Amino acid sequence: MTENRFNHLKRKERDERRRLLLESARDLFARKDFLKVNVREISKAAGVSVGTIYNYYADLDELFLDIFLKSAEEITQILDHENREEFPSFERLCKIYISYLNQNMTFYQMMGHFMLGGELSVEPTKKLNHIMRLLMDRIEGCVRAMGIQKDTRIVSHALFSALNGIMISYARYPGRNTEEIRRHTLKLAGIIAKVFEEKSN
Amino acid sequence: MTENRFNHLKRKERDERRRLLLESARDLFARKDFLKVNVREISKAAGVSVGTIYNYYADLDELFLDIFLKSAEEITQILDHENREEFPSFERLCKIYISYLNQNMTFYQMMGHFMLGGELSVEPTKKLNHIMRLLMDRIEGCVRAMGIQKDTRIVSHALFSALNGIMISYARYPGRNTEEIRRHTLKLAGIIAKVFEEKSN
Amino acid sequence: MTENRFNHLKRKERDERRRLLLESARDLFARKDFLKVNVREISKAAGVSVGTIYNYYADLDELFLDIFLKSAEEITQILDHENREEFPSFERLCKIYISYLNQNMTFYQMMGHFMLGGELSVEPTKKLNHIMRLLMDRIEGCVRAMGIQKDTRIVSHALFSALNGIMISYARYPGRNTEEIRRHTLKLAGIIAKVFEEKSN
Amino acid sequence: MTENRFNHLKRKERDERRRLLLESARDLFARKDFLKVNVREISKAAGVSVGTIYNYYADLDELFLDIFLKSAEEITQILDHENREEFPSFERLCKIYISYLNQNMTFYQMMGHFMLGGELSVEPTKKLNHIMRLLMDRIEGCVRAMGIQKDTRIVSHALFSALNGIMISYARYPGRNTEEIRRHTLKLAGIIAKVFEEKSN
DNA sequence: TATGAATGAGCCTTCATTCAT
DNA sequence: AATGAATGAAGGCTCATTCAT
Repeated sequence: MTENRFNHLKRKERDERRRLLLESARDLFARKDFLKVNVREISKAAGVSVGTIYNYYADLDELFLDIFLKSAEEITQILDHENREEFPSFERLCKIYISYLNQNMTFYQMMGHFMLGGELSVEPTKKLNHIMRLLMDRIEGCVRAMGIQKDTRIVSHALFSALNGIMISYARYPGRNTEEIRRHTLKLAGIIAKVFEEKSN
Repeated sequence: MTENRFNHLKRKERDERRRLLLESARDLFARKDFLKVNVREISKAAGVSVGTIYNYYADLDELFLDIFLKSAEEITQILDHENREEFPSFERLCKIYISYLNQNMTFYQMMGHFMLGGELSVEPTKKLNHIMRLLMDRIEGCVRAMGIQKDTRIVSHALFSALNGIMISYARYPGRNTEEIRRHTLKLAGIIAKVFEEKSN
Repeated sequence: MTENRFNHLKRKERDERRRLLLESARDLFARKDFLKVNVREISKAAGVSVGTIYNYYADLDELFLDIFLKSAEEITQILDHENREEFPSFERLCKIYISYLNQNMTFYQMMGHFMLGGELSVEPTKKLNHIMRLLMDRIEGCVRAMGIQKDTRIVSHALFSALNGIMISYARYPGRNTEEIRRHTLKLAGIIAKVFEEKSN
Repeated sequence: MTENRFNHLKRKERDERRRLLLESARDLFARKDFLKVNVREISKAAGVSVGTIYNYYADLDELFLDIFLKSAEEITQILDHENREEFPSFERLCKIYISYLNQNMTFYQMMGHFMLGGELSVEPTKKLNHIMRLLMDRIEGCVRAMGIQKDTRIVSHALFSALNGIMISYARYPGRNTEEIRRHTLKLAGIIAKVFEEKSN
């Protein structure tokens, strides 16, 4: 019993330290392309030693995944907040999502990393699937709220895909600055929203 | 005159050798994630020495870009062939594109590489923009043929984005095999096609 | 306070390890032309891994420079020791310097490396200038002690140059063995000493 | 007989082509540090193919040596020209030599290359020794003309060494520009001249 | 003789991960 | 649990030299 409590406390502490680590890394990645960052920089940003990172994460990919999951969770929460009274329109949903992505390069960069090259093992895959399902639930909520009744899950996938595609296709369009990219991607988000809306009528 | 012809021949030979190199690399990348391949493997696959690679490409990124451009060109040609008599429907366009991507992971992997992390210099950027414009022209052709009259260019961007997004979001969905992925991505392509079609009515 | 002391200790340890690395490299260079040695050999000679070298030096040139500086310092100390009671005669100064150079090929080899081809950045250049000034101070001391009163600094430069020139001109005279070279260079040192002495009268 | 003449002609032609090669390389090295130049650049500068270089020189070091010898010969000729009526003073000799070196970095750079690291084989060594002896003869001429009667050969060596040393010690003094270096090295040359002159009185 | 594409050993450097303290 | 020095495989790239044409 005592030991359980003790363990419980220890786990809480551990989770808290892990969270701190995660947040420092996120801050760092907001300033610097995560693929060009190395462990030493991460540890320095977190104010801990390199070894400590490995006390909390088996390897860097696990940390990356955690950051990705954190972002997915964050978006989910943002959508939940929007949903409080009624589901947002596609227009609003798309703009919220694309705005978030414009401010969090890391999210779609990591999506790229895991989807295009990463090889997750079983446990991480489960976590990933779980969180993605939660996010998809919110999107599906909107889809339903928009009056679509058939194939709502797969339509949600399509909508989600389309939005991600905007970023991968135009987030770094050579020759455009951050503001121009924001505007262009939001415009595209608007179009995606509109075509999905028209379907629902 | 003579010299011109001679140079012309030499350049043709060189282009031909470059093409052979390119094709070997493409074949290799069809079997193995291009980010996990190193120069030595590429040279072995091409049956040349490491140094030879650098006789044709300044660095690996230049080779990668060339492969990407080649694929973009190939898709453009496929669409041109389709267009011969009349422009394909969205349905057909989307399925052709997604089918191609399913058979050429490298294309969207490299799109990810260049869009999410790459830093192209001026000349490569120009080549990239040029070829993408050609591809976009074909898509815009379909968009117009479908009866959309306003904002055809940006709608084309949106359609293109949406399709790319399908791959980045689901091409490696953990736990699914190649065939399942093909089916799922084609399904999503179908939905994208439909929502864009409905817009055009 | 505690942390200061701790840091102090750690820095001392680090300095000590750096010194060990330096000494192994010097030993190696005594046996083998430093330009024909590669990192792996250096690391092997030091009994550490390649990576460790880069924990202490940003690149090989930094290590080379450190070795050069170390030698300059050593000569300075030898001269200081000589100066204890009175400044050595030119004869003695020249012979000491040339003897040292005969036993430390690396010193003038590196002088050649940095002076004829190297491109030092700001910080290294400062360190180099500082140590050379210290060495020159000793030479100038002798120059003054020999009764020369005017232009002592530039005369010191001339003397220093002349001695270095002996080595670059005859240290590897083809067809002569180590002993013959030692004797010849010392003889030349004697002449340089004599002509500078005569000036001082 | 005929063949002899033919061979003779061919040899002359060959020598002429070799000379052309040599001159292009010298021009190139006047603009760019010879240690940072590669064969391709040399061949391009000469307007021939890489392979052609190897038709005239067994390896690059042979070419380098030839350039060095050429410079030594040139200096010898300059001194001969000066000597036409009477031997130049030390002052003049030293300034001529240092001026030449200031305008021909390559000469002392290559001296450094061969003396500090190079490993010449027998034949090249002979050529090197021969040309250096010719140069030394001129210097010795001056030494004698200045009234020195004993040890004239070794005094010449010492003088020669001292001058070379000026360049290796100060030719690239960090933070000084070309003109400052020219002035400083000439000043040092003046001092060397003076101390040797005083000896001769 | 001239060519220049091909060669491939060899180089320096990086960096995720480990492990003794 | 925290540390951070040590590790060493791995990687991209260079370039003098060769040799088939």
